[in-house]
Amino acid sequence: MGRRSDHSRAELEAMILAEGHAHMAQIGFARFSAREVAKRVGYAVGTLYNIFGSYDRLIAAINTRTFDLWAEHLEKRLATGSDDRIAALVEGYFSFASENMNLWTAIYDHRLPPDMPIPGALAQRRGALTDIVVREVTAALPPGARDRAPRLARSLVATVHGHCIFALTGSFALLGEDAPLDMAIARVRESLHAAGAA
Amino acid sequence: MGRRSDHSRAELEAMILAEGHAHMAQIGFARFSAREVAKRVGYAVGTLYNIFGSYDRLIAAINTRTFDLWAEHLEKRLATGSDDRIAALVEGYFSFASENMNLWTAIYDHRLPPDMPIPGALAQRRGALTDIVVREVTAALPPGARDRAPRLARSLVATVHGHCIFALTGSFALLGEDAPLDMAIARVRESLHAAGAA
DNA sequence: TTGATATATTAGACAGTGATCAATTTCCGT
DNA sequence: ACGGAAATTGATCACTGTCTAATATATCAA
Repeated sequence: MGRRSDHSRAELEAMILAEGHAHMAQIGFARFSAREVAKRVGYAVGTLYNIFGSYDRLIAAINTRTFDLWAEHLEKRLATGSDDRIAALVEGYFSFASENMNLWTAIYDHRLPPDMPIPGALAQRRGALTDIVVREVTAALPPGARDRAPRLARSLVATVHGHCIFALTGSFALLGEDAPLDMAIARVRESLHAAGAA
Repeated sequence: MGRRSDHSRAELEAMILAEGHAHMAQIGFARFSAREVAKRVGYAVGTLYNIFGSYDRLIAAINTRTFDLWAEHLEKRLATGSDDRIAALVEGYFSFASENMNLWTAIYDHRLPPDMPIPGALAQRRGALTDIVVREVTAALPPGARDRAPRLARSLVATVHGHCIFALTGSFALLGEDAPLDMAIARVRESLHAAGAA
């Protein structure tokens, strides 16, 4: 076979990404299969490799798409007009993760080989999520403390992440914790308060 | 072949666990191979299955051993007589993880199938780590607040965990954070202070 | 229109994986 | 000494990611 031109390169990339994302949502990172995605798209595996270069880059692309959806999810929650934007943020973090468990955990299950850094374009899209948090944390702090917002925001993302992953993978349940979200919000409040927030 | 009695069942289990643990440390969760472990031990794969029952249970056993070492590591750090036991604890969490990256990440990379809960004996050994933290948090709180220690301790473990995993997998580096340990300690201090600690 | 070149696409092969099973060998109690 | 039970094995199955050689198609020059 040769160039079929049933689909342009861009179309193919979009199809593979869409099917790959759906497959990841269905089956999860551990059982994800590039061959299965190829089958669903109707092309041979080699075509995936031709377009994405490697398994790792395909997964990285899929996960970056998940970041996009996640950021979108957060903005929607914030837009509902809650008076407590920080709580809405933490709740949005948790709800996206639990509503899209396979997709969300895949983000952290996947590790690129140490010699292969994530492509800049993907890294930038992923950064959008942190940007949202930085923006909200900045707004929550008093004017004099706002220069500390970026570092604090990143740290609070880590705090919430820890609670979220323990909640989803059962660590908390095993330890008898039944309200991980409340705990996460409490920790975030304490740190914001220590930084001068009301 | 049949019963070789080169080794007793207990000896075999110990050998497989030792080699499995070493292999995990070397190669990491993603490339771990039960067959490779079998080869190193000098038995067929079936023997591993005979003893551990499934791949998942072998991994669970290996990871539980890592928990044992981790708890031991924490106690050692605490025993050095630092005046700031909380900082020593967080530092011990981080240093074990970074000195045993493959082993440590394997703990969180592995997920048992939802229908198969972790065996009680293993869960108990894993709990020892949390017990240490609960003990130290209790000691750090004023007498009147000590009943809140267990929940707070679990939550602080999650906080530190989030920082640790972001540090090790490069999320923090990507966002420009260069002192994740300091951040983690700061967050923990804030929460302890909010709970009434000095 | 033809022919040559470059590219896309594929099937197939390779070296692995976890899982399972029947066959075999050894052990243990009688 | 013997029979039943348990352990160990090699073989097999259905997969996986990765790579390569062959081939079919498109593109462009003459």
